[in-house]
Amino acid sequence: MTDIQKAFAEIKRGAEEILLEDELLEKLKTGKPLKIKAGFDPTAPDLHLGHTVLINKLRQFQQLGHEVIFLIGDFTGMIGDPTGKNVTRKALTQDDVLANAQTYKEQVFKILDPAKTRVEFNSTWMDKLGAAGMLKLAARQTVARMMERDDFKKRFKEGQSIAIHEFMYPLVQGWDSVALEADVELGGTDQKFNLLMGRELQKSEGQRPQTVLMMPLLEGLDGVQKMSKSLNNYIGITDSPTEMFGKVMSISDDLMWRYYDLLSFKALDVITGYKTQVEQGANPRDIKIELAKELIARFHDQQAADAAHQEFINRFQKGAMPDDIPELDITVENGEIAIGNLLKEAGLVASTSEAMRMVKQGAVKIDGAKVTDNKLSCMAGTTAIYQVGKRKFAKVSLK
RNA sequence: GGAGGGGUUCCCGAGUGGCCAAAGGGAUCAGACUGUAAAUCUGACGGCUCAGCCUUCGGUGGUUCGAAUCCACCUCCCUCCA
Repeated sequence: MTDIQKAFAEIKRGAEEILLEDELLEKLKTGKPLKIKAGFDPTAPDLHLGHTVLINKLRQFQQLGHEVIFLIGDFTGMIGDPTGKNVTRKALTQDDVLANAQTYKEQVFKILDPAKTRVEFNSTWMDKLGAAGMLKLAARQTVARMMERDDFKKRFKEGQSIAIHEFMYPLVQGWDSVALEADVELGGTDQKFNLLMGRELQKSEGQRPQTVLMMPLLEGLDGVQKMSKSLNNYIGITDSPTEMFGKVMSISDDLMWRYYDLLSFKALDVITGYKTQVEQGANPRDIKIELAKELIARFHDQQAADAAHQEFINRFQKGAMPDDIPELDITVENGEIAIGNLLKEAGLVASTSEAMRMVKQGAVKIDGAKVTDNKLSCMAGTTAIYQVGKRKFAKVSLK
């Protein structure tokens, strides 16, 4: 394999679709650094691993010596990408946009090399375009073409409103490619329409159309739905090491391979090696631990990764108590308190009913001893470690 | 503005007068098992002073021995027409 072919294979890794593949190969063969564009709405500054799939791909290009342009869509952010979720999104203020953009950068530079990343704001050229320019831009496309976009089509069919300015979103995103003379644009599969718009506009400006590279949307912890904050199936890149470790360990063995493909920086042949090992009887758990540690090292550091691993061994393989048990005092009246109320007060269960169930299921322990009597009373003046299930602990002093 | 359809326990979704704290699925939690917080199996899954009691099916008020189920009004959502 030549270097270019090798680079091409890495670029294709995990990619859902490349339009057009041959074209990209041609561009790579010129040996010149390509301009790689990826745009980000400055609306959601808390990134999770799903967002990093795309950023990881940018990193790859960066390492191959190409010029990565991290485009912050501060202008488009004021429109809001018309996903149809909230029929018409509320526009962000300039201040919001800038504050979010800043947070964005801080998080993204845990993956990208800041020195090699060109950060642009699309308001730079959009502000100069002016009303006449906007009209000219709008004249480039027809309503019929716009209605080919899935969510517009769907919303129209379902009788939901579509504001006129929402049509501008794809046009502006495409115009960004013209302004930047992008060679490649990365985006999620849900961005296909917008990405192709860039090609069309570039063509009409006499530029060589950008290659479009679409990355899949990462499945969340459940392995089915896409990772998102609202579904609470995400791993945030600001999650604590312990949390990250636990969440990674909780994904299914199947999903693990998907995460390796899209999230790991390990080379393809290393991952293939892992698969072979598992087929030959290795415990997939150990491979999963590797992934957890790699991710923690990336977003925290190696030491944190090792510590999280160690805690995992202690807690789940040796059954030891965690060392960060929350301590609290509970004031009791009449000198004693029923176990159900105690667990509820301590925040270990949501209700006394749940406490009763937990006791019946043998999930409650006091100082490691299983509780069997759901009417147990605990005396004031005592201190003990109460445990519900394997993960919830509290050291409670009764006053 | 007119016509029709619908709001059920975290989510989806059964249920058209008693056998309904309400099917089924999902999510979640627990137990077992496994050198995984994986997979699998089992169970739980409104609240409480918990082997008993209390409160739920958009809201209010009725009918009835008895209502998620029937009636009236209100409210919110959707579809079609203008």
